[in-house]
Amino acid sequence: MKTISVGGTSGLQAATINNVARVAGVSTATVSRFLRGDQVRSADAIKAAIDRLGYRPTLAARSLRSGIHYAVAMIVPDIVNPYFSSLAKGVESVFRDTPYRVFLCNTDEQSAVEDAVLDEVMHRVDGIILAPAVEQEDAPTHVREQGMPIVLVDRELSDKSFDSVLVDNGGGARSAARHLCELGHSRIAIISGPLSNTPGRVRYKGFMDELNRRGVFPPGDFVQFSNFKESGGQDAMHRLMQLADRPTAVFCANNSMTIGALKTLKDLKVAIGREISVIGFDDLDLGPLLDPPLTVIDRPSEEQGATAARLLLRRLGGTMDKEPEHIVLPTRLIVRASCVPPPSEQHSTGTPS
Amino acid sequence: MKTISVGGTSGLQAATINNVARVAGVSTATVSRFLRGDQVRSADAIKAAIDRLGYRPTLAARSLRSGIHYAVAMIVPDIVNPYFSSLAKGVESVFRDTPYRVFLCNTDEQSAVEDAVLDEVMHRVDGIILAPAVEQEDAPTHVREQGMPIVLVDRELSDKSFDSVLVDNGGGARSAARHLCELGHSRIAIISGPLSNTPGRVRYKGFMDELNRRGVFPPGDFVQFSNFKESGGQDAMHRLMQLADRPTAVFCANNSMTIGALKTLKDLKVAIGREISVIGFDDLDLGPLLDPPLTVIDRPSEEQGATAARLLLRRLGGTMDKEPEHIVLPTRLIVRASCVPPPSEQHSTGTPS
DNA sequence: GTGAAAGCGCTAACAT
DNA sequence: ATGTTAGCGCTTTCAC
Repeated sequence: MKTISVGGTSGLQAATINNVARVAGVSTATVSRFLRGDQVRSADAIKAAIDRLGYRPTLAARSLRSGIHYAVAMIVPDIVNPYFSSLAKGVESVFRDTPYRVFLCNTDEQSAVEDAVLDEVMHRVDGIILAPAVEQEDAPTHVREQGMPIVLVDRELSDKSFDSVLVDNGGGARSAARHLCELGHSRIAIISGPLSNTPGRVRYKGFMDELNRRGVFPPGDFVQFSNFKESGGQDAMHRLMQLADRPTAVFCANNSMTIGALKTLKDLKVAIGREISVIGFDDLDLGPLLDPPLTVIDRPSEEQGATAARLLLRRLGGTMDKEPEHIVLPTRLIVRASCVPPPSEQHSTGTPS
Repeated sequence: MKTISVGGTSGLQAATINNVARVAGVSTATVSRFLRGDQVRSADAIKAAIDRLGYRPTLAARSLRSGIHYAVAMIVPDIVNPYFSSLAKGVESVFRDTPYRVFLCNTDEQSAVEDAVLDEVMHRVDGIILAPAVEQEDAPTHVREQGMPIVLVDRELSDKSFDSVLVDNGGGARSAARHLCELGHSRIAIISGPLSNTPGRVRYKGFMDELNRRGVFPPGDFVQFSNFKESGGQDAMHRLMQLADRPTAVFCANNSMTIGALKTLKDLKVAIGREISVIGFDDLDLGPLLDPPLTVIDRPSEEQGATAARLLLRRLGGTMDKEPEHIVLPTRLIVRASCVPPPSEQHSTGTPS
């Protein structure tokens, strides 16, 4: 009868199912059944024994037997980006009420790290929520072949067999374009993300489509492709401001680039609102505090995380054969004051108020 | 000879140490030794077998044998707060190069959640990095009694037997006070956090001490205690602005309250810089973009996380008996433009430039 | 409804 | 340097 010194009323036995069984005067099988929720005659005695020993099932033993880890991984490119930390919060909050715990994996936007993490974590989790750093198709497919449930977030892959939770990037970008046009702008520029990934591509396309639909066709100079990073936004805005004919309005396709763009504008002492209108994709927590407050397309990131978590939970519940779900959450235009009608000069193509 | 359908060149055996041993023509013990790094004659054969089977040790089995989980938990009050997400990034980056993975646990500032999480997670991790939501002493002590290594971050407890990584809150607050005094302010207010926790108490004390040392004694009205939250900062600043004799400078003791305070100022159309100087504790990522750019006390949050992770790693390496370390990282005054000399009227107590 | 016993994959004696 | 074996704590047949 092995004992262990646990801070209780007295020297207690080690908290194993065996000892619980012994104390309750039944077999381990019965305790196991009780734990699983089966009907058991000696339920009371078992309950008492569990309490007395402070018994908690040993996860490792369970895992070894069952192959279930009661853990999931959330893989994000940059946890410091408010979008991803909100996402993380949503994910975490859903799993808090389940036996699953969440590994946080930060890839620093490096797909090599992502691959390594994916490979490592595959062997110790039951499912993965993945916000891919780069959209290479191979890795996740490879992982899922092993039967690992994956929910894609933020970015999708051509392989539609994964569950995914996206936001309506196209709609958001279109409403940004619409807003600018309706204010009377026609010299409209975009600082776009890379076309190689979903948000970059879809936002670009949505924005341009809506512009074109309204008869606005930005010159090549007005279309700046960048990398979704602050420095990229900074550079792109620089290029825009060096143009002989500057745009009167700029759409920045994500939060980091928006920050960079705003920094450039500040450096160059270009007055937002008066000289140039700016609209960003993703709200900034200090957006309302900027001068002028920033008009943005907002997306429900925390809800997105929670939704992804629920989707994954469904798979973990054993529903591996169900059709993949592709959920798209709506975005929302938040009108503040950084977008105003263009300074009255040449412009007429749009729909002036 | 059980087989499993893994996407390889052919039907492969299950990736267990047993099969590796069989393929290599040795015993499992030898493989185990090889895995541990022991000198082994048949190293090459084993290596080959491992490759061929795509063998990876089953963590659950290892855990069951060894009691090691190769997991740690990072418990934070609010992952969306940039301070904590930076912290998380630092922690994660250190553990990435180790066999340990990091559970992210968000407590939403609720100590009940924290207790529950601590209790749950205790049974499945080897160590904990804890940024306590509230400084109740019981929980962690209780946990550590079980022999669980804990590293405290951001807040300390009276029980000094835990490792901890703090920043020099007192020094930071003092340098804020000094900065304000040196600019010539004497009507100085503080929006303080609760005195019930370390950062709240130490920042308050540091700030007031330095003020007093310089002959500045703010009236009671100028000392607003709040809750470290945005809404709290907002309310506190409201109270300050309702005063007949307003302060000419305000110190906000953390990032969230600073944001709230700035919102109030914006609502009330109080011109920062001209009418009132503001200095915050914690940098804001958009701080430089505000108008005027915000002067702040910055602290190295990512480094703090990394340091905590290294401390924990040391304990995990088996050094449970070593003396606890209490590391204090320096803060840094970042002078931007939100603090300027007071509007020229009554003031003389300070040390005008 | 219950118990006995096998075995998940691994490591650490213990022997050789 | 290597093999044999017991056993970590749990779940699950299989018999009763």
